[in-house]
Amino acid sequence: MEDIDEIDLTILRILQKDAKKTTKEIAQLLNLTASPIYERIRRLEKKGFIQKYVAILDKKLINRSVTTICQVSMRYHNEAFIQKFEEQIQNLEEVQECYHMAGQVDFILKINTPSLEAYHDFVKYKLSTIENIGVLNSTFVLKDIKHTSAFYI
Amino acid sequence: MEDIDEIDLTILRILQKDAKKTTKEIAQLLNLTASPIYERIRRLEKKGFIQKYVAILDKKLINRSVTTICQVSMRYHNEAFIQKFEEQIQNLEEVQECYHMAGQVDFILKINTPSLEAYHDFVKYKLSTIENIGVLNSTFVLKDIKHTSAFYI
DNA sequence: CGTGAAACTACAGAGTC
DNA sequence: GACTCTGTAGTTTCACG
Repeated sequence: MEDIDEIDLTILRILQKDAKKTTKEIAQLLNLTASPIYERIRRLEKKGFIQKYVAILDKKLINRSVTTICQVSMRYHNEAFIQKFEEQIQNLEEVQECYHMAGQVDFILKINTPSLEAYHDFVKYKLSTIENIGVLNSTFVLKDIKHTSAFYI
Repeated sequence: MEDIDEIDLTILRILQKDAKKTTKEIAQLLNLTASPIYERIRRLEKKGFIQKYVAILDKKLINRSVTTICQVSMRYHNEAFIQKFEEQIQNLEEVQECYHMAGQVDFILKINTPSLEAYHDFVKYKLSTIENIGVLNSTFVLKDIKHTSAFYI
C-alpha cells in the first residue's frame, strides 16, 4: 500500500485541488525540477492513485440547481434484486451518487435536476419503475454547505 | 442564462468526463479547428460554467475507504447557531459534502476516513464538540454503487 | 471561425550522484 | 533509484484575416 512518499502525497494534494498546475509549478513548490514530478505523476496515474482528471461545473449555471437526497428501502433483500437495482441505477443519469448502506435504509441517492417538477418526473417515470422498491423518502437540499471531490490526505 | 449553445454543451460534457482532452481532440469530434474550442473553453471558464479542474483519486488506494453518511439535527434552529455550524463544518477536512436539508433532519454529511475507528475519533473529538447538535445518526456505506462529479446535461 | 506563429509544456533520452 | 540537464514534439495561446 504505502509505496508513496511525502512528495507523492503533496503532488496528490495539489492536483486534487487544481489539475491545471504544471509540473514546473509543482516542481518549484517542492524545490525540484519538472522531470521527477512528471515521472511521479505518471506513476501515480499508472498505479491508479489518480483515476482521472475532470472539469467541475457550476450546477446553477448549467441549470441543475435542485439537489435531492433520496433514501430507498427494498421490499425484499435477496441478492438478485439488489444486483438488478444497482445495475438500473447506473443507467439513471440524473443520479450523481448512490451508496448501498448498512442501516435500515438500503440505498442513499443524490440526484440533480433543473427543478422540483423535473425531480417529480424522475421519480414517477424512472426511479419508481424499478421493481422491488419498498419505501422511498426524498428530502431536498436547501443549501450546499460544502462540496468537494478532494480527500483529506 | 442560456448564453451557451449545443457546441458549448458538448464541450462541457467532454471536459466533465476527461479534462485532459486537448482542444485539438475536441475540435475533431466537433468538426472544427482548435481555436474556436479554445476560445469557448476560455469563455466557459470566465463565465463560471467551469469552476475548476481537479484530479480524482482512488479512495481505497489513498486509505480513505470508509465512507459514512451522518445525519445531524440541531437542538435549536435560530439563525446564529445554524451559521456557526456551517462555518465549523467548513473547517472539518474529513467532511467531503454537507447539505442543509428541508426535512426533519437538518444536515446530511458525507465523511471519509481510513477506518471505523478513525470515524469514531472524528465524531468524538471533532463533530460532537460543535455545540447545539441534537440528534446525530451515522450509517456506513457498504458499497459505492455510483459516484461521479459529472452532471447529466 | 480559420490560419499561422510564438511561448510554453509534456515527454523522452543521456548522464550524475 | 531518484535526480538534473537538454532537446524535441506537441499544445496552448493569441495575433490577424
